[in-house]
Amino acid sequence: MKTPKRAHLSLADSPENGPLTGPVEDYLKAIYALGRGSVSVATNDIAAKLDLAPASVSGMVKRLADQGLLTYERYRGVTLTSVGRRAALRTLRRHRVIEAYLSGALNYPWDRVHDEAERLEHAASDELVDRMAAAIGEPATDPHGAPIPSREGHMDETEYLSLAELGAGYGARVVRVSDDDPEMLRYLGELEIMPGAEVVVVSKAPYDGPINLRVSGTLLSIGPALASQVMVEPLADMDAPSH
Amino acid sequence: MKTPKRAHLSLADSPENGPLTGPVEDYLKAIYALGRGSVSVATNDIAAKLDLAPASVSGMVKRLADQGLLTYERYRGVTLTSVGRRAALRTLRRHRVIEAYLSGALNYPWDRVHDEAERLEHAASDELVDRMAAAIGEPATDPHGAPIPSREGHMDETEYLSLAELGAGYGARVVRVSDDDPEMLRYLGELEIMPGAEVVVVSKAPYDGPINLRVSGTLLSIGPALASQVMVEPLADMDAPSH
DNA sequence: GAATAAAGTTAGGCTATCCTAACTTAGGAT
DNA sequence: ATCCTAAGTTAGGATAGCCTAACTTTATTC
Repeated sequence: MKTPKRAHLSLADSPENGPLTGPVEDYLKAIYALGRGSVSVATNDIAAKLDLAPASVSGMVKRLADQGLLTYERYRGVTLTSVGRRAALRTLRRHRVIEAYLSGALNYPWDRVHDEAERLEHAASDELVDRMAAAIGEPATDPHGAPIPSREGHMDETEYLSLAELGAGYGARVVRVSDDDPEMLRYLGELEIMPGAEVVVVSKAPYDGPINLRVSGTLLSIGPALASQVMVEPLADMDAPSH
Repeated sequence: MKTPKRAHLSLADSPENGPLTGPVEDYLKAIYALGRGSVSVATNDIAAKLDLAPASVSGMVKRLADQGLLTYERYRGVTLTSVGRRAALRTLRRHRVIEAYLSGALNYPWDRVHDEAERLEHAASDELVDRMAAAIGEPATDPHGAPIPSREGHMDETEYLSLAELGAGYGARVVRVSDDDPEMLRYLGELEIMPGAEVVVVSKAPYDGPINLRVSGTLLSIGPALASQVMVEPLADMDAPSH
């Protein structure tokens, strides 16, 4: 009589205690984003991320702890349990699949998929999300380059360098850009700085000055604040400093 | 200085007072469905339709009246205002476009589109709904044959005969079936009784007995309860009684 | 036209989520 | 070690929806 072990447990069967509400999913998603899943997260940071009063967060995390979604120690922050992490990844998967679908199947511009997905992620069934993913060929990332968790709850957590950290003279491929500022996305789009693009850092002005880039043949210059929102993968030397 | 009159006012610009909540949209939709838009509707009927306690409805309709979405006279029922009607039609459009899209673009079986749409209709933006409609060629009806309100708020309100009312010997084309019972839809699907199908009433047993039909060559028999859920358009005599 | 059943309402409560204002704790600087 | 600030908490309150139980109105029936 061995304890039955599930071979594959899908993200879909997380909610033992009924489905989670929209706000709860938002909290878990925010906590996951802030703590990369296992680090302890400050309640004030959650409040800032969700644009709520800190007091509201104190109240909510208590309830989430009671539901077993996270552990909470007063004045010490919050950590997701494995149940909470699964729920967060499930929401993340929905969000990113929806973004990818809107972009890939319905021609949504990449600066508008985020807000739409933000609402749909709480309403779409697992079946719908799976059908969407299948319809666009099970993409590995969303339109901003963020990895889509698998149905089983795995997600590539590779950390990348930001464009701001890349040394002058180095070439890199853009893998991901931050997705929550439509204005910025539109600007990056104009500059053709998007996942897959190759960039070369031509030079960097000191004291947080502008960074000069070459993107698909064009020279342009961006500030370090923007550059830090662009994650890149350095290219094997092909364009490394020449002396 | 003439008062500016909007030539086309789209369903999209109804919510003057911010977007409506999910429950509010559900109430308006239910009231519209029960009152065909202008007739007075009993609060208990709303309660039954939404599966709520009658007392809850009394409370809610008061708030909806305050918001100008309907008029309410105690003990006398409720009537949508034009603002309320527009909001209801907007939700109806969303619901039916989503159903049509799920069926047409994502291969959803017709017995499962309703529940999914029921949740998505509150979360989808107008832009999304319009893109979905465009993607499947601006269909006039949802998968169950229900007419889709136009972006401007017009909807075909033709009333049809039900299959139960059709006399023996008459032929008809199915235009629409009731959409909220998945079980029933699956059964109707098996029988190939779906919008577009041609049926002939071969005979009807008296005292609410079974109705014998010919559908695409096959003979079958259904009860009057089921037949009353199938709306048809009689065909020009081609199969009328022969004597 | 009075009795009653059916329909509908009010009263009082509950939960989830949010807020502001006032208080407490933790942790670094003196 | 003490003090202060930033971080975080509790207290108290609001709103939207929902419920049950008890009451009132309308409409029907004799």
